[in-house]
Amino acid sequence: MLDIRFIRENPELVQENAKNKGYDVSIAQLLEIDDKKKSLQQQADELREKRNTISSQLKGGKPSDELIREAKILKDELSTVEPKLKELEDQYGGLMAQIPNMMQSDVPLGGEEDSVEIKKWGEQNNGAIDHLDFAIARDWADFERGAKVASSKFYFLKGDLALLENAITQFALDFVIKKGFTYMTLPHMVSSRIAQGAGFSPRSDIESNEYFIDGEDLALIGTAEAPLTGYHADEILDEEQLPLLYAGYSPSYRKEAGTYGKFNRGLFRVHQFNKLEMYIFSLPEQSIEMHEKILAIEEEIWQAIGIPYHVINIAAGDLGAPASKKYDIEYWSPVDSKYRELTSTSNCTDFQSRNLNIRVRRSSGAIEPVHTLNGTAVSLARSLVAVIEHYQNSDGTLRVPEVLKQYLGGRDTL
RNA sequence: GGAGAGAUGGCCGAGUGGUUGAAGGCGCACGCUUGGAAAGCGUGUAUGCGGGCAACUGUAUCGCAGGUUCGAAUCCUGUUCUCUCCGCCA
Repeated sequence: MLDIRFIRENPELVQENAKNKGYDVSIAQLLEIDDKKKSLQQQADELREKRNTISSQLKGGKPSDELIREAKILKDELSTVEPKLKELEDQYGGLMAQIPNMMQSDVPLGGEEDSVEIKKWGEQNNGAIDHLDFAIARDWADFERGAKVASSKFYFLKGDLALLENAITQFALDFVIKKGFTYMTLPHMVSSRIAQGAGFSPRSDIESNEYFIDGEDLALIGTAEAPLTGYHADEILDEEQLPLLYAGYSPSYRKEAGTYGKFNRGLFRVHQFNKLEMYIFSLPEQSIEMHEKILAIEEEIWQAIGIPYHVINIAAGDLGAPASKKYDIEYWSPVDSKYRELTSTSNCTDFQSRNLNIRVRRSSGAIEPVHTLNGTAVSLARSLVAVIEHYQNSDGTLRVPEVLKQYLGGRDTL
């Protein structure tokens, strides 16, 4: 959530920002509730003050019927004010939760098609066999049996393709560890508080992309970002500790309702895929630099593997609530002759940390929310699509990217 | 899953109805001391919200939610989590 003081001081900015992100919220309504809440709070505080005064008079001395009578009247008055206050606080909280994070000034306005290419690497070659056809021909992927044991968009990877997945994972893991990230495994489910604090939609949202556990306050994670955000919830970190660099590896579970069709075939969009995620808790003044750092690492990984890509600065309408700015790396698909999403990195500034109460104690003694950032190191199913499209031979074999050979026992062809 | 114990400030840890926002310790900050440091001594040191230029001030907060009471960290109920023992088990 945003800082209410910031909203009070900049209502037009916040309204404009929400509109540009495509969120239908009324800041005027929020401020109206906020005003009512404040004045009711004032009333309650005054009643409590009187009560506390009487109470301290009663404390030492003998019981006084007069004072107790007064106190009882105050108690009655409070019992009418407090429920109203509670109701306003709930409304206030509900509205606050709907207001998206502020964007950085260099985020392009508009929707998906308005994202701006800021960098390009490698050749835009054309012509290749579809990754699914290629994999099935080698008996490397089995979606039919995936559907049999689970449902559609679940799959088995077999043999060398499964080994290739491991190789890519291990390569990326070694890479980010060298960059100073601490590897961690993590819970594959999170409580609703953590999920929503990280910015994921609640169970009540039928559009939600998440799987919820029946009868439990738990959701399967759609990304390691969720548990990693929650890792330091309700903690006050020391300034010297920051930035904290974590790399979390986990499956990601996503409903992806209604996403079928040619461009979502095979491994490109599935209900479950493994992912190595970078996550940073930083000082506020570091976060822009950290965001560039994550992007640079993502680029280095894909350059090392040898997959052509471009980087786009995601437009406002596609940012989502928590992000202040987002870069996607899209690889060039020689099958579809277009760029397709491969990784994503967001600077969530203090949006998630306010939700989950993650703060830093500055050397000055001041306490303030930290900034949080996330970014994909490798997203496995999609990485396999990119590698198959770019390293296939016409005889149905697959060349192994140079940097992955050491993770495949030195083999250069699969 | 069953039984028991617990949850207090950045950390540890007192506190069973009334100046307790909370003893004491640690840590941290500043000062004194010192050639310098350590030790020692002194002072200070929670957060949210509101008011105030500020000094400061009102209120809330002792896992969470209710309840009893003029008044709750303290009593009652529910709940979550942690620990110990038992059961089950990769």
